[in-house]
Amino acid sequence: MDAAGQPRGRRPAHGEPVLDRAFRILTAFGPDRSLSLSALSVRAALPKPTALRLARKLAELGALERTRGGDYVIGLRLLEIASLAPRGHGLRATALPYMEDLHLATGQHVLLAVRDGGEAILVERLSARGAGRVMYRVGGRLPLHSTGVGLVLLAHAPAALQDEILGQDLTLRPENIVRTPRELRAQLAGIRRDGVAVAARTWPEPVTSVAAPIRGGPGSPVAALSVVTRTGQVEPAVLRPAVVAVARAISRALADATR
Amino acid sequence: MDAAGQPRGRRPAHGEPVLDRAFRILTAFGPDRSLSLSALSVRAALPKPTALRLARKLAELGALERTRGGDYVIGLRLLEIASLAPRGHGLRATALPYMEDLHLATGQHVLLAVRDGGEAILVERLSARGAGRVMYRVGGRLPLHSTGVGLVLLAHAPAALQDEILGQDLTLRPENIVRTPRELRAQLAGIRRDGVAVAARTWPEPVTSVAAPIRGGPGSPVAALSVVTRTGQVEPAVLRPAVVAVARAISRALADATR
DNA sequence: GGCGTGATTTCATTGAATGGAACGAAGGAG
DNA sequence: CTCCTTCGTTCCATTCAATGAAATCACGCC
Repeated sequence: MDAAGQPRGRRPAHGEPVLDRAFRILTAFGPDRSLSLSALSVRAALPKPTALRLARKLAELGALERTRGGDYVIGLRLLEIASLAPRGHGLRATALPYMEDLHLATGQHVLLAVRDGGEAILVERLSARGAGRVMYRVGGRLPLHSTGVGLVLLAHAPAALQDEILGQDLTLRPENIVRTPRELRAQLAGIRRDGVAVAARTWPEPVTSVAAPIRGGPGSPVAALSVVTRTGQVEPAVLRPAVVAVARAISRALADATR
Repeated sequence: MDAAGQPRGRRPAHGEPVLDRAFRILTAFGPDRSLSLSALSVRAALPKPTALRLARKLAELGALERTRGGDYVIGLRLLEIASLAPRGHGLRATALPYMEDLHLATGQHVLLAVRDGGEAILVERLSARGAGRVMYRVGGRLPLHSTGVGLVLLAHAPAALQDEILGQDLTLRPENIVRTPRELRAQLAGIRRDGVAVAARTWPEPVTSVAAPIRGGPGSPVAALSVVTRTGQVEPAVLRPAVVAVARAISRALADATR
């Protein structure tokens, strides 16, 4: 009965490396942490059979897991691998005890971030109840030009990157506070001089952050530490010595660990 | 000059999916967190050009990064993706504040682990100074049959898995304490009855761990929480109510978060 | 039953992936 | 200085792993 038999597969390989596609699947996850196959294929811009094949393989490798309902979520194996990132959990392992000290002493949020290109990545966050809502989650990205840790990292970043950031839109969203590159440059100079950055936001809640650089040795900082508090709750001048002292303690511990 | 011209590439595709190879590169990292290309090609069992091509692509995607010296390390992008794992950082985000309470109240190590197949993965660890050395690191794997959290997870695991584990070598390394499947089964029954597991080790230091299950709703536990202390420092009976209470608080918070 | 949605399977087609060989650079020994 | 080894990199002919349109299966839902 197989009359003519139109060939099934008409269009073969599309011309894009497999790894790129696989990573598009992994990065398709965002605020919604579980995705159906259809959602995956849409968000990763892949044909459904391709998405299915890749998702299955990733699940087989442990990079993805399937929920009870058949949806896909990021798997534990990725956590296992990612925990070996020197600039991530490596740094975190050294810094965490000191961050806890700071957290306990101030009763406020404590943040640890590193720079990745033109953004910062939040490596660790200790949250305090009743100290305002933090906008960012661990593993998430923060802008360099509007957060305490971001400003510290930007202040010590290569000149080329600073120029690039300064050339972009510096408007503070969503408050719509416009700042000129000149103003920001002056602020960065102040941060380098003082060794501390103070940044305030009014949305979604009025919070103020005091941040200081962490150095892994001579040279530019490897990370930034900050305390975030509801504006008015604690005077920045009070937090400043604590943040600076703990940042230096972590720096010293890092230098010892590397040695 | 091009006399005969032996063809260059003689052996083409080997027959193994690219993703498997790429993952072998990622999982090649272990205690040594930075690897040279040659080391990578050896540890991932890949020809050098293949290892180079894959490593470069992974670096381009941010899964790997290159150090000053040209070596490869796990990149931050993986941390970013892994932080979306519901059973990893998702669970962690809810549990961390309660873990801190427990840490503060007891002054001991606090561990949070989930089961992954026949092993446990350490999702979070709060360390105390002077409370003995913890053998395991965040993201690392723990055996189910010899640790506090492992025993809790094993006690509530599917019967098939229990049988499998019980059929394996139950010798406690490196102490070389032999336990019969019968003994272990009795211990697991006790853990289910009491809602708590107490496990002691003598190496590398004499430590005792008290662990309790965390439930995300009705059904078997999603994680296990434990306090690890130097044996003799704190009586397990004292830790028990604290661990159980905090584990239940986390369970409730998880149920609320999922709702 | 008919219809829509989503997951899965099939399979002819082909370009992405492959790895032996060759090369350049760096370091060490003689 | 030369020889030798080690490591990273480039080259490129070969081919199989990857591909995706179409068909099929599995559920709900009206």
